Amino acid sequence: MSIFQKGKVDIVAVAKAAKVSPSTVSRTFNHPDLVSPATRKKINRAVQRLGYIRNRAAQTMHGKRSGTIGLVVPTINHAIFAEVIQAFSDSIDKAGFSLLLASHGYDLDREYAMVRKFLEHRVDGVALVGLEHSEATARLIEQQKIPALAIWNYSEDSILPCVGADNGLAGRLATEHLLALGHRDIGLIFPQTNGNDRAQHRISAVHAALNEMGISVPSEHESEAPYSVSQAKQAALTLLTKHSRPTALLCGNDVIAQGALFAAQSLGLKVPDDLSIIGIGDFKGSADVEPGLTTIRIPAETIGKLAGERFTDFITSDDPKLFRICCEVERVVRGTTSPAIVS
Amino acid sequence: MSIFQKGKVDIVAVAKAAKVSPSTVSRTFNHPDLVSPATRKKINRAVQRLGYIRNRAAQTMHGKRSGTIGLVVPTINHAIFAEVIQAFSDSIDKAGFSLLLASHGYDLDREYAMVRKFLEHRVDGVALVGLEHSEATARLIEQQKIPALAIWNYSEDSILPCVGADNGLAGRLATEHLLALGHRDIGLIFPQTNGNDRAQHRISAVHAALNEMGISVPSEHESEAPYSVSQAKQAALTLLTKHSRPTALLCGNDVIAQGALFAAQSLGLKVPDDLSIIGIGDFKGSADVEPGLTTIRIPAETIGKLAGERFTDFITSDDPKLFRICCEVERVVRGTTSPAIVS
DNA sequence: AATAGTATTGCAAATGTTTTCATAAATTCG
DNA sequence: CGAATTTATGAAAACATTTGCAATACTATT
Repeated sequence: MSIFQKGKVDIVAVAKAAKVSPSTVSRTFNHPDLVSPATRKKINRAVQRLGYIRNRAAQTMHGKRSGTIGLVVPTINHAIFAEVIQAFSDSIDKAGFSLLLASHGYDLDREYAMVRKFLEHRVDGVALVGLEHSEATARLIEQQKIPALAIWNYSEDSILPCVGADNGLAGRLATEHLLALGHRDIGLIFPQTNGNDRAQHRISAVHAALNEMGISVPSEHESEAPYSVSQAKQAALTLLTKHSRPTALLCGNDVIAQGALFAAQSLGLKVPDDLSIIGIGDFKGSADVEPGLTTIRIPAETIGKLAGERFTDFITSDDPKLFRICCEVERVVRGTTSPAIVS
Repeated sequence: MSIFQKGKVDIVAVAKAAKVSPSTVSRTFNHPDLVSPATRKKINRAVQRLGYIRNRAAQTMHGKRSGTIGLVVPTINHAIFAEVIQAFSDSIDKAGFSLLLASHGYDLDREYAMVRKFLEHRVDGVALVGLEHSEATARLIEQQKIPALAIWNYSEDSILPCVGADNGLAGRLATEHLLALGHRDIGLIFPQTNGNDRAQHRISAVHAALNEMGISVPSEHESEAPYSVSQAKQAALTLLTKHSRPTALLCGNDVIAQGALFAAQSLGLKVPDDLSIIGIGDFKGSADVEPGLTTIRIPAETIGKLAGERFTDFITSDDPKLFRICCEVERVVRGTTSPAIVS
């Protein structure tokens, strides 16, 4: 009983209780095969009795891994990333790691600060979203030789290992789908590309694909909205009430597309008859709106899961090999797109 | 230069570079006022030059706080919790803490495992969702004397400090709203209440309120669906295609309500004319669907923010006082409810 | 039965900090 | 100007582990 009051249950308390040396207790945890079954049992009983919990801080000080991985995302509160975080978390948990999570709100200076903070905690690796980061962040990672991973984007020449999708391709596929349906007057709603290379890649690809067809988007049909249903709805509302209306809307992601869909509905427009809408992402819920959202699927869950698996492998390997994984994007045709009416 | 190769930049390397003792370096960080501006400058320059980053693992070993707080949620991938996580994360970040995050998928045994894992990392506190936890978890918290917090639920006699809302009240308000509109034939779609005391409180309150009016829900108008738009849509679809249809649907939360809304729309039912729908939660996006979802607002962001603030105060205080904070729920009337047609 | 080998355990050093105590230097005051 | 403070710094112990090395006990071999 008296042992409990102390609250100081450490490895030597366990050793004392089991009448062995601290070394042996430590070994029972780290190299069970080196200690005889009999003493192991004694020790486990003592551990049980005292409610001992291993101290990873002390372990970490010995150059052992801390067992944590830091993940820095632009924002948590978003279908987009929530799904990746969940999958990543589950995946690294399976490998025995814990997740340190932080968000930076699309501010790359804050991203730097978060990475630094994680470094103080001696994370075994940092995962970042996207391939665009501040000079300082890159230097920090380089200098500290901390395993780092880029999630969400794929690039064949990325410096960091990466697990993601080709956002440019996603943009192109979306465009081609609308073009194939005969749309020539296409409106665009995208977020700011500042500090968001995913959006950047998508929109450049869209413009490229459009250019190839000799189509350019009048500036009044191009609008900016953050990843927020309500704000996107607003943006769509103003875009759709201009004198000339596009026949289709290509949206930076599914959240924006949903906003656009609701805007159209509240204006009494029939989707897809009066207006086609396509998104990018295929978030949870995109299949369920009425009508179902046509979109380019980016497999968030797969990306998160794979990222977790490969990254923990990378970290625990004694000869880590840079890897780059490209997850396929895929066109998902549902109810929000239909052929353009020939005029 | 040669210093960099080593990779071992610790406090004594800094001390050497600045030609002072390690103690002084440590003091520059922890009690800057105790060291002369001149040496402070020298040390900071050395820190800069060597790229030194403090080692919290070593600090933690000294009984200093680890600077981490563990948050265990049922699931991350959910409007419901993503918002709380975001606010909580931002809030504790402001106080200098980092977030360790894990999810258990509504499995209280996994919750226990996660708390244990966090304890190994010597978190300064654990925050859990809800007030219902396994015996083992309660014992662990009690035994290890780790500051713990219950988020999302409020109860005036909770053992743990809590920051949340009165879920029972939310259920009652939703019910009363429908009753006031004249609805007597009310359908219910709720998630399993197993390991989910939020849902449990809500549905009992709903039944209580209904009973007071002498109304009971026929079992064919009561359905179970998880917090998933698509699965809720399915459930609503089958519920709404029975011979007799309720005039209103009361849903366990907004995700379910959205599913129900889409189900109604895909059946060609006019909401709210043919069917009223009310949710609970008021998640991001609930305002933006067409028509806007009537719901009982549970202020997730406020809860997360307040929880973070109060919990970090609690942890850093030298005389922590148990606290219980009840955040107001509020009826938000939008477009999915209207008076029942008098028959 | 002596030797060599193997399995099990303990000792002590090391890990990167913080902090108490002691010491030295600088400042104030009569 | 010397004593009394005050300020600035360093030495060393402490924190909770892990691990290389040494010691012991046991087993197998000849």
